[in-house]
Amino acid sequence: MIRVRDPHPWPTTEAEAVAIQERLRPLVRFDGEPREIRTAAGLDVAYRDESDELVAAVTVLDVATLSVVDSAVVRGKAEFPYVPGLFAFREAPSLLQALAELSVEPDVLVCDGQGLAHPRRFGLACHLGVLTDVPSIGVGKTAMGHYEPPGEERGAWTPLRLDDEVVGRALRTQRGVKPVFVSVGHRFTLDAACDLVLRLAPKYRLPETTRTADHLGRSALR
DNA sequence: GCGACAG
DNA sequence: ATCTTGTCGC
Repeated sequence: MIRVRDPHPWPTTEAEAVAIQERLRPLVRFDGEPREIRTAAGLDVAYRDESDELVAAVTVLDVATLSVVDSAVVRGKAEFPYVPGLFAFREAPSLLQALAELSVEPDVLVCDGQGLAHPRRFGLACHLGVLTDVPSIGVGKTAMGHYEPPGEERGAWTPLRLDDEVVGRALRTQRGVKPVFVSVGHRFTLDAACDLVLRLAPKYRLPETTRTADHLGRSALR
């Protein structure tokens, strides 16, 4: 099962949160996962009203069949206000609880947000990856950085740049739809991350991992 | 000073 | 994130 390796005290101020990110950032590992990726977890959080009550949902999919083999739902509250760049401090506590409830340990965490494509190179995917030591990637719906539009065909991509540095890719998962923004979280390569996202998104813009987690969270909110 | 800013 | 009708496409 998944264990949280380095439970740090949760910050109260933005300055504390930034300090935690800078302390944990060196722990990110960039080597790829040598094992075959058979299962992938989707993580998502649904909110009631503008914020406050939330539901963290995790689904584990068999990558070959895209069927859900495990899931967990945790009701909680936002532990931090929404601040771009400090997103993990809002959602990570409930997501970590949900991950701890899984009976199947996934081979990778597919996070709804960024990994290295982050002002301090430590987005939600990096944070969850380092805390659990489970390989992770970030798949965002909005870019943090600049990119040229990739070709229209499925699988086309362009580099995503932030501060004159390549931090991820804009990846077209379906023709005629806006690309998704893929970045590495922990113990995963960018090439493998994009391959995985394309396998997880055969029909829709977003990977099935995030879609199933999103559906699960929304239904639990009612 | 003004705009931008993961979910 | 969430509030929301109709509409286009498979």
